[in-house]
Amino acid sequence: METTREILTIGAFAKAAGVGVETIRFYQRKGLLPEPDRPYGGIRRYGGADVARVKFIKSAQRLGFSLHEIGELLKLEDGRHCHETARFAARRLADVRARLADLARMEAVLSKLVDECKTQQGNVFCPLIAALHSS
Amino acid sequence: METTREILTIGAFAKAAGVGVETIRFYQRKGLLPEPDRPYGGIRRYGGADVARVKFIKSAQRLGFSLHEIGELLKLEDGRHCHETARFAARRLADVRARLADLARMEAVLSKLVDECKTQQGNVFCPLIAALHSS
DNA sequence: CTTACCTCTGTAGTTAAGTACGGAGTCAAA
DNA sequence: TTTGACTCCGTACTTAACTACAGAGGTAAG
Repeated sequence: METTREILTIGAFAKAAGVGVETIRFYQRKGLLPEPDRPYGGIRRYGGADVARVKFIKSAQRLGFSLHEIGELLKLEDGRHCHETARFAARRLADVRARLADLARMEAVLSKLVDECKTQQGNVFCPLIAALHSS
Repeated sequence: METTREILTIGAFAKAAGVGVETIRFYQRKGLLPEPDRPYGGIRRYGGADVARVKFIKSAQRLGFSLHEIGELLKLEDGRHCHETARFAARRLADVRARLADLARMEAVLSKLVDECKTQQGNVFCPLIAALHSS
């Protein structure tokens, strides 16, 4: 993970991170991204670390963390709060596991039913809804 | 799944389904619940089938379906669209599997790191953030 | 029959996570 | 030096899924 110097304008930064310009500003307002200094003139520059940070936010989001939670995580980022970070992560781990179980159940139900439906062509009764009802 | 007759007022219904009264009304407006007839006077009554329906909505929601998608599913509920329902479910199954993979990765990362953090008490470096960055 | 609590409709407010826009200023190329 | 694209800031709009509330009417216990 090499640290490119601050060379990107907000537009290029947003593109590199795979989000819109407005999303960057939104994250800045929310304190998820630091407001960078601007080297005279008014236009801010961003670097590789910023891109990584946004990508981190996005992957954490895909994993079900809210922006608020991601903010908590990022606040601990200086590396000086390992214990605290770990406790936070442990709490989230429980969530993740619960959700994992739910999804696994869902997976089973869906795949079984897609199958049954396929093989029951013409049958008036569709087992999908019934099965979901009992989940 | 026994079909209790329509005896519940909206308050009792909501409580039985584990949601608020306003949520029931909201679902009715959204077409997720049928607006029940009212036996003269104006006060509607609900039964066990309604409770089941709301519980179904809630569990589908926990599994990541949006209310809109749940609506689609419920529209097919008459059992006459098995093929269609199955195709819909198959599409969702792909989603579910992707999310499952994400979560599994997250589970691995988190549990490993919670562990590492625990055993590295006092170390200045916290591996959690670093690892999340590379996920 | 009164009182307290419920239900009715309809409208409005809330939170999360953006997304859009107006009216500036800035910068780099022609 | 002018043009066109980009950036700045602030405010306002959007969508999903509720949640709250006002003001009216129904219902059941005492």
